[in-house]
Amino acid sequence: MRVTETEMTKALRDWYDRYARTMPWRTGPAEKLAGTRPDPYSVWLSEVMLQQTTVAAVKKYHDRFVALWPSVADLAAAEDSEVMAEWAGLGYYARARNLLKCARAVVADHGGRFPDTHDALIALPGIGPYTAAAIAAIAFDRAETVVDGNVERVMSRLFDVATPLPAAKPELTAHAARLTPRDRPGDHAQAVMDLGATICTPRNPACGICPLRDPCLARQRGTQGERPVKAPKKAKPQRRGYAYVGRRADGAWLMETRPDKGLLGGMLGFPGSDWTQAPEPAPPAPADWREAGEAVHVFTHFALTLTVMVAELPPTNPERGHFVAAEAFRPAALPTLMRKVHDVATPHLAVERPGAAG
DNA sequence: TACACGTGGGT
DNA sequence: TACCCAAGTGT
Repeated sequence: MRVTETEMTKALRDWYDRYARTMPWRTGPAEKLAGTRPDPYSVWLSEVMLQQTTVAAVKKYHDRFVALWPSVADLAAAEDSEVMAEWAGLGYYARARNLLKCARAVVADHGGRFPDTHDALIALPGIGPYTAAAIAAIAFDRAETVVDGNVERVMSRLFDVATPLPAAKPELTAHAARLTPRDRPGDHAQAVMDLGATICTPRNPACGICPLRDPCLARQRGTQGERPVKAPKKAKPQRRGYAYVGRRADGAWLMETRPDKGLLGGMLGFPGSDWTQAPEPAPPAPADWREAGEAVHVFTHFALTLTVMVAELPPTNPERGHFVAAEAFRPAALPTLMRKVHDVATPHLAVERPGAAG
């Protein structure tokens, strides 16, 4: 018995109606029944945060952003540094810079309302093919085909596609497009992604309880563990460098706002070397610098070990960076690498906390 | 097309 | 432990 595309789509939708995950940016059953669409601002925020990022990590950040900035106009009016500080720890900081650009473009060019078409959405900063389709489908219920890593995996198994990614992408997109219904395309998009996240997982997929187990070609052929096929990864180079953590007698920290381009762009950090060959660089201020330890961190494409130098600094202006008052300094506003540097340095710094007795 | 771009959790 | 991976985008 052949299972048609329409039947696959229906099986998936029925499954989603029973097992859809609850998310802060999704509407609940009662709102859905009343025909309420999700807030495009909330959907956009979640989709940008979800780019290469787990749902568990995103929930906290999404809710915090919505609480601080309830509308796209509020976000557009925010200080860059505040938004970057709130994004700290989530990674891929270009997303935060583009988030602000996008918010300001929505206010300046679209009257503060998100456009509801794929073409208008993809023209905005930080919105690519996936996110444009996702917002159009989820927020505006347009019949767009959403293709993320989940969809690629589900399609590669459902149709047993042996072509390696990323070359297989057009083929997988075509399969996904044929399954996209005119009715409730937003729910369909989220259904495929939920299926990929909870049933059709990368390892040990739960084929026994999958709504698509009958038509799934990989399941029939036993190849589900080999799908999708991916290009081999490259080895990670090891890099080294230095970071300088200096404090003034009043507790102020010597910090540097990193340039917008490049790694950790736009984020607050400690001055240091570039992370290439790493001869010990000139310190950012003259002082009695001493070694406190090492901070180890692994990025997507290289591993980094920073030698952490510490010193108490004179009140004179530094050659690099600027002082951040102790009261304004929050380790949580730093990218994770810099928070590790901070944690290595702190026990070695003999600066009294402002206001501390003695 | 290929690479730069973060981070934390799972196995 | 070491590797894999997550609702990708920009260049």
